[in-house]
Amino acid sequence: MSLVKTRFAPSPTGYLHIGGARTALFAWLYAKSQEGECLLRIEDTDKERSKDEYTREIIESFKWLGVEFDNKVVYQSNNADRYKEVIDQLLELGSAYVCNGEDPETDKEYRDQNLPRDNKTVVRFKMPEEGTTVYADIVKGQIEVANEQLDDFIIERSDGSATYNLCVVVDDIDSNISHVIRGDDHVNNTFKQINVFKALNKNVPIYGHVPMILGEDGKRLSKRHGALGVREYADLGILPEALKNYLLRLGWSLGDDEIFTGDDMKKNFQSGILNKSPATFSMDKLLWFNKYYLDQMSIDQLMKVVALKDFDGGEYSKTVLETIRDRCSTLNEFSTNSDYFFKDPKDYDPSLLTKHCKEHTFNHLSLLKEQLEALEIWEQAHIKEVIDRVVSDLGIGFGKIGLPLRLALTATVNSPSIDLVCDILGKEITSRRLESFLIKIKNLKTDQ
RNA sequence: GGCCCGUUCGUCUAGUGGUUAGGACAUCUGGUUUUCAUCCAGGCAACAGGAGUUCGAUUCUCCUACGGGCUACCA
Repeated sequence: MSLVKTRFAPSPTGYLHIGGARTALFAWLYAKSQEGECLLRIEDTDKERSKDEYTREIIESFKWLGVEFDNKVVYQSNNADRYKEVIDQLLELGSAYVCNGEDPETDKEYRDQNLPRDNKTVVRFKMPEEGTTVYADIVKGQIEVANEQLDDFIIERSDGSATYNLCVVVDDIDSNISHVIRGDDHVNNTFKQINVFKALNKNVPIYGHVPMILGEDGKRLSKRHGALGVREYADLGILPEALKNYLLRLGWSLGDDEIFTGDDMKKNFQSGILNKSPATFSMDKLLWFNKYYLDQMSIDQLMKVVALKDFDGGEYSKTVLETIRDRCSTLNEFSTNSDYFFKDPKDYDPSLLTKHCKEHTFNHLSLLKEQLEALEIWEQAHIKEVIDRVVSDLGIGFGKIGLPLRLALTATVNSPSIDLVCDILGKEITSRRLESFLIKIKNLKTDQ
């Protein structure tokens, strides 16, 4: 049985965006699910637009995602001589010809003229003029086009460099690529490439063209169209396994299943179905996956991925993590939602202050503070008792005092149970924050 | 314009020549909750349109509409 070998071939003219990442994921899974190999090939023949920093970024992004390519990274810029060799060969075979690089129709007159090559001429590939070019696409099914639709495309520029459609074929031959899994923006190139393989008398690989991803506005997702780089999702606090799972489900499915871990993917990829139509990206669903994977983690695992200096692995930080994890669906939210457990609030939102601090709030809170400070055993249940007692003694609703208390301690009105927060914070800190909050709202009152 | 490809709830999708067309996200309504979130229960919601083929089409064929791609000495 021959080895399944695929490749992902980005051009380093920008960061790796999620569309590319998904295409790569499919190419990689296709190979990995059959114990094959997948190569990374950097198509950097466009010297103007290619940048090393993008190459590094792309490699980093895959590392983060957990897509591991086999063998060494191939750089097309290293293969110029080889391309030249193949172009010469094509010329010798009579499958290509030198011409002036005008439009394809007028250039066609040079098909059999054997024009000398110089620094003004280009080389075109001789496309068959009759019949059709057909191939069976793994995802799209049989696709065919009449050869008369196909132009004699340029394979060598006037500066002597080879163009994309030639390089791809040469590299795919040289790396023994068995299956070309790529974006469906390449279907039309496929007809050109197939004919080059044939002219060279080489086996044509099997093709599979995966549909593009559309942005949330339904337009194509691209580097210039708000596509977010893989890196940016990482910065947003998305877990790599969540992004991977989401990207997989965008266009691929296996019955009603949603969750696929790395191993599940490899195991089941072949039995699933790849859709033919483009899919629209949904941040909401990505976040749902993210939350799911976050929920699966133990506290110790969470501690590692959250990776904030406050979460040092100590008992206190474990408790904090445990109490806030439900309200976090990205890594970044662990930071914003835990802030007040580590630092006294500095500023309060003025609109929250005016909303929750009314005429009697100062007195109510002062009373509560006294009662809390008198508490012997600082535990959630006892704290709750005190709050309940004050509420009923005062004959007010819980919100009248609970919300200001929450604001005082956390500077927000969304937090875990306030008695729990008091418990975790400890008596001293609770009392301290209450004290400075009281001063603040006292002044607030005199200002008015 | 030419060529290629596509079209099931708002979104990702399952599925079949005869189904109450299934699931997930979002949304809505309840429940839990001292707030927010989580969680639980339930609801709304789709076969693009038109012709055929057929006893019967969401499913097969054709046309139209719409969407996407390609049409470079970019990749």
